[in-house]
Amino acid sequence: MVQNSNSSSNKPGSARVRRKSEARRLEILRAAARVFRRSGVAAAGMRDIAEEADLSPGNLYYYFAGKDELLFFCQDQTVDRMLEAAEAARASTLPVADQLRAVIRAHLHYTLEELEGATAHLEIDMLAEDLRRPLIEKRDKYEQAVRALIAKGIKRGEFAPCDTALVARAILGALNWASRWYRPDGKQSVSAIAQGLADYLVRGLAGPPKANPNANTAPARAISGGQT
Amino acid sequence: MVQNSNSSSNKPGSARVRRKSEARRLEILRAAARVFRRSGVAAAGMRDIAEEADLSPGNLYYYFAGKDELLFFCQDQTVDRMLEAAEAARASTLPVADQLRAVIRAHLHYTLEELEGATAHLEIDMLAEDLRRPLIEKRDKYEQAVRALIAKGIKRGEFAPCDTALVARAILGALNWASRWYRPDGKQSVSAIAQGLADYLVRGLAGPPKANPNANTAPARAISGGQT
Amino acid sequence: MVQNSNSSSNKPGSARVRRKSEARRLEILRAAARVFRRSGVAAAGMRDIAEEADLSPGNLYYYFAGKDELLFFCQDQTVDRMLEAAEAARASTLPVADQLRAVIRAHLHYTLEELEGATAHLEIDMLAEDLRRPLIEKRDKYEQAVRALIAKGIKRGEFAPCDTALVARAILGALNWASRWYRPDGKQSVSAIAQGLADYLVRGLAGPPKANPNANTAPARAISGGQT
Amino acid sequence: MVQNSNSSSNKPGSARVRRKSEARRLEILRAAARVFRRSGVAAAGMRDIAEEADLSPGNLYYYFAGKDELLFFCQDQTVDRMLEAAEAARASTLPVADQLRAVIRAHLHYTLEELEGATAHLEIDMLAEDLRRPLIEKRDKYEQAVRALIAKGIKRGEFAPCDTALVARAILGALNWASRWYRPDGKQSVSAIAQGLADYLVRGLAGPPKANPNANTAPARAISGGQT
DNA sequence: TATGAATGAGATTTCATTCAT
DNA sequence: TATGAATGAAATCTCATTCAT
Repeated sequence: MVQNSNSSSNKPGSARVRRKSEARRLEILRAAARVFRRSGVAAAGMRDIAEEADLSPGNLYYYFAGKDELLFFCQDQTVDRMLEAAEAARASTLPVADQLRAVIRAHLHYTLEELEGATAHLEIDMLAEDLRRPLIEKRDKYEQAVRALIAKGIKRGEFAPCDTALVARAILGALNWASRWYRPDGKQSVSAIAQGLADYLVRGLAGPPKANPNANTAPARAISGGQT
Repeated sequence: MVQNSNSSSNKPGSARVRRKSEARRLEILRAAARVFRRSGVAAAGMRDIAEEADLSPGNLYYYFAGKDELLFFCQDQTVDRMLEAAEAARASTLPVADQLRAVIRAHLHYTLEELEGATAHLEIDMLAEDLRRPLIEKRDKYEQAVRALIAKGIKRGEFAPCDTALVARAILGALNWASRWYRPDGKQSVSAIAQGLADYLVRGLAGPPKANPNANTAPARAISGGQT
Repeated sequence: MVQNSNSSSNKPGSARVRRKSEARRLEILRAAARVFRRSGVAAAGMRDIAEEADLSPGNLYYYFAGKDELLFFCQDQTVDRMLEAAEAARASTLPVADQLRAVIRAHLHYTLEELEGATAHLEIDMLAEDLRRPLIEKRDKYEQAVRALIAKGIKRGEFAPCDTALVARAILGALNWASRWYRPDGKQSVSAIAQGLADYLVRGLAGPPKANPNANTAPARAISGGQT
Repeated sequence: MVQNSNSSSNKPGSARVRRKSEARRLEILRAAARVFRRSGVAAAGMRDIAEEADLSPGNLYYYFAGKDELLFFCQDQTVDRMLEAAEAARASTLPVADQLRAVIRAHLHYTLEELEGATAHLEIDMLAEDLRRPLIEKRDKYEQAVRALIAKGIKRGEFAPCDTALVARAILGALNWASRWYRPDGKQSVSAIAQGLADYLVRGLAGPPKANPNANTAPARAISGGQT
């Protein structure tokens, strides 16, 4: 009389199966991120991604709703990781310079390394409003965190006064641009690059506090049009 | 009115026509650059450019062979100007820090300002090999010039030793990224931005000459895969 | 438990299995009909049908050869029932008006009610020739039966003379269109609707026998291009 | 010195050109309507429409934004014409039976004849919300107009009491279904068909006022889910 | 029997480019 | 020189169907 065999094993998502499927999704995200990094988001075609992930173009849509969703997940994961790193830095008790160095290292790690979803981030313009908005918010939050870090360093006297908004953007630009020239088979490891950039970018903040008439240390305000 | 009134004075060869034609080409280049900057190269359509230049899509092809050529001229002009600026700096007798500041200011000026051909530059990947190669060469030459400037500063004792390749790329990244967040109707003028970025980016080079074991001051070599 | 316990009792040939399988087929047909009715044949996807029938898309193909076959069985059952109803009416001894009312009621019942296979019927165009032809034949036969009923009423003097082909199509159109506006959760029951439509549609046939010069009471001929 | 040659003749729409383009749009609408009628809206492909209109698929998009827009214009024109006919009938001083006959004739004329945009109308479900809503409103308005006509006939004693909503739907169903069986090369002209249907459908309303317990002559209310 | 995954054909749509005038 | 119109290739996406297990 066991007619209704709803014994939880014939629904499309038993535990083992869902795990396998989830693994495939991550593989695909990694592949997509590789293609995005390699060709740029706009030039990356679904065909390219499918080929990189070793499946047919149509089959991509079994796992993701479309290019938008693929790009969104890539970006979202990356920004989430960066936000975590920024928060961890903020909570630490090290000198602010070290906090900032940690954020820089994390940024490059997440941007350049072969993690699932890691994209030369923030090519967001092609996304539909629904998906773009939350990413922009997170991105702005991250930029604010970097600005706050710089402001904290100034307040503590570790850094010289400066236009925190401008400098934060300079730092983020230097970091984001790295994905344009970095080659995985190059001479320098990501760690070495991170070390070098952190040294240079932090050194520009420190030094003997010298009066700067243009300095703007006002509390950071979100500038939504900005691009990290 | 009676100038050059030969039989066929409006064939593409006559002097006046050539002059008018050349002027129209520049207008179109300016329009194209605006669209490239506004939407990104990949998202910019020939229709958009035609509309911005106030002519029909078909007519664009009378002046330019295609999108590639338009993009090429935009980029080429920009890089030429930057190379000039770099050369002028090199030839100057000012302190190296000032030379570098001048290059930075010129870079932002040519990148952000409303000049014909100025594009949020270096979206070169979509170009065919023929057109891409010379641009890459010029771009590398420019990057080398910046590295050489830094190396000169180090040799003269003005700058602390550092990995010149890495730092040059950091600087260029910070500058190029500016076209992503700069808004013509924003609060800061291009000059103010240039001033602020130059201050920060040069300050990271100077400072008390401190021994840096990782420093790499080997003579600059072109790395063709790199992207300025 | 020990019924038919031969060696291989779950091979598709055993009696019990065949019975179970047949039941499953009917469930699926009902589900398919629901989806066809709800979304229209063209918009109904195999995935939708599978979900409605609570099995996987792939498994549908164990029971049916494809969408064509599903649609064919739905339509075929419905038309068969209607033909039966038309035959039963013809064989009855009631007044022709009542015979026609019975056919109308049956038509709506089979079209709107939750019977297996009942589809907002006659979206046949997408079927392959092999399957379409027999359906068209049955459909034409049904249309002929309705025309014959009207003609009988005229011959007996119950109905006024009229163009039987045209009127039959008007009646069938009014009935078939009902599946477009009928909502199962609406105010009127199918029976009430059937009653109301039967009243109206039959009343248009009866009335004082008035001479109609355009009347066409020629023996009904099948018009194969017609759609009931 | 006539530099700014904005003499209104080089903009994409000079009078002559716009007229030519507009003519092409109408041709395409007619072609689309033919295909919609022939194959049903869902089965009609842009390829089919393009072929019928004798241009390449891509070129369709020079004239219309997509399938939705094509369908919308077809439907919209048709419903507009029908609404006009209904209004004209309402305003007339003829007997209500004649008013209704005029509406019926117009309906068939606009549905079956080779007018630009005339579609076997009201396959609206595939349209996006933006375009669907206004059509549904117009459609409901038309249905209300027919119901009002019937109610007026009842009030004046011309028609027997009946469920106006149900009867209006029966009439519209009979009319709409005609596009399924009508063949332009058939024996009967559209006028003849219209005459025959009008006769039958109106005759069912008239007759000696006979008490009908189910009668519903309440003022017509819009039933938005309904489908004319 | 049943499933998740895969596929290939085809649909709509976009767009740089060309053509006739 | 300039235009509206046309085209063909490619992009994204859908979906009935099949396959391995």
